[in-house]
Amino acid sequence: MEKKVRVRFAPSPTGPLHIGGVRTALYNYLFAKHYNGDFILRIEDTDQTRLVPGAEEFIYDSLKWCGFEPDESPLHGGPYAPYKQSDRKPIYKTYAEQLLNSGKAYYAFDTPEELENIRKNFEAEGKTFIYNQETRLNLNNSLTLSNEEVQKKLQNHENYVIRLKIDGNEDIEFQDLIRGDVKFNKLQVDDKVLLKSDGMPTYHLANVVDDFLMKITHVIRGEEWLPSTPLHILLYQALGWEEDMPKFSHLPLLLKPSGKGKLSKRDGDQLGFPVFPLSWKDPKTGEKSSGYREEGYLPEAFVNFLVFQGWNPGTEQEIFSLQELSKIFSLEKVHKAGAKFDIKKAVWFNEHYLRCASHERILPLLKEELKKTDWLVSDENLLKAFFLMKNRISFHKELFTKGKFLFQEPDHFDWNTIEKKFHPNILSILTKIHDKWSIQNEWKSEILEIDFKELVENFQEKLGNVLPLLRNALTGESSGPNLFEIAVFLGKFETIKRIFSFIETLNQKFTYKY
RNA sequence: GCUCCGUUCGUCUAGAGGUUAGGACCCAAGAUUUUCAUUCUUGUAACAGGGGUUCGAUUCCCCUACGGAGUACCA
Repeated sequence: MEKKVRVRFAPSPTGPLHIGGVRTALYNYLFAKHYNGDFILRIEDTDQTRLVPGAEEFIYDSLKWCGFEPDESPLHGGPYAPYKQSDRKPIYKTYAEQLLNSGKAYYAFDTPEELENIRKNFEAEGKTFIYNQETRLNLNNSLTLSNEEVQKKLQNHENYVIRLKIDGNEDIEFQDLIRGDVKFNKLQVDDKVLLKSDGMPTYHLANVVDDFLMKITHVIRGEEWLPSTPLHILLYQALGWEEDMPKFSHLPLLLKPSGKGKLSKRDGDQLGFPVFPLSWKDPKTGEKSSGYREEGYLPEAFVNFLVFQGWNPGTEQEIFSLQELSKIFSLEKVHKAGAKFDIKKAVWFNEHYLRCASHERILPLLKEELKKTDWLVSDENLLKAFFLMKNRISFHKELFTKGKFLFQEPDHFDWNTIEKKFHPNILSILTKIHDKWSIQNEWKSEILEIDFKELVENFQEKLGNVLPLLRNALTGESSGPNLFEIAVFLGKFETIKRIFSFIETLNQKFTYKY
């Protein structure tokens, strides 16, 4: 029987989860769901010095917003709990000792400063220092020290790390589900630190141990891990878990729009688009970064956009729900090369989802935005306003900026256009329409349109000369949604009021000229 | 430097020896629209370069160039 597919997303809470991480989570989620498998969230907080308060929360909130609920996580629990590596500390030590006892690992007492010095010296000679079978015999470790010396150091509580002992010069080959055959030579793999001097494991040990214990079948992670995969394989072998080794897949990176380097946290708002799913305030510096959610992206648009950065279905369909994606997602369709990030497509996706949004979908979001204003608008009117504006906005919150005139009298006019079109005749037409509409009891857009067109015809004016003025009266703009529908939305009282005050304004501005 | 990975329109990508190299975004033009937007139609635009292999290479191999990643007691 095939093993049940189990994948994990294993971020470390050293800062806000960024968009590349979200995509990794997305691909993991889709892969798991495609095979009816489990999607596990594991928090990799083994570097106690880099923990950032709030970062872990941020991960939960981000996944939730995107709609990738983990089957198991520190929050959800699960059969292999705990899911936070700092809570698993003793486990790693056991396995590190197992390796020590079987001669597959050794103690090393070199201090970070000593190693740094050696690295510098090597660099000065144009060489790279690697702590491996070629150099370790000149260093301070249990392979070079006598047993008594080692015991003494341990008893004195001298700082030590445990390193994996790698011997031989064979190639380590493996099948990457995205990249195909990949091989590295053992000589290039260094005797990596497994257990740090603070007793915490490094990523490599913790990762392998947890993936094994949590019965992970597929490791889907960023390309930055490709070079350390041979080390992980060696670790599986050293621990005797080769049979249960997961399959590896390395995702292409998300690159800066310039293509120079991977999209990083620092790019943030400098480039004019968010790199985080949610907004984030740095607890140390207080620096704020924008998020897709706060910018007004709908999560379904964000996810749909993101899935295409490095993957495609092989068909020409582009609009997919998360559920549809999980049906058709496959790792073979993941591109190998990094994708330069282009926000324009994301905006397009948002516009698309906005235009298709149902009342139920959009109303809560609109109400949330409405709270930021001091306008009182009924749900019904909010929706009416949205449907009036939705074809000309990219984000729902723009309803309250680009469609401001729907909720309050215009606070500005497009004088450029007004001055071009203005003519005393037009003032008369505006006055007439004001009078006519004042006694119009059937307040429907078709009727209002007929009223207006008749008047314009009587004056032998062109529609295009008068309409922009009337539009300015109602909206302060020279273009926008159907004007008569706007009038209906505003209601008779408000419409007439705005026309009246616009006539006053025009009178004040132009009387001296004529 | 060394190791590994990669390279199709400006961008995201389809393509898995024989295609007028397809789609989407962007941009431009036209139609519709009182305007703007939407929608529809059309257009511009790509196989990094050089060698092989082959009757035939975007597709397979090699080299070069370019790009990326890794090279920590960080993940």
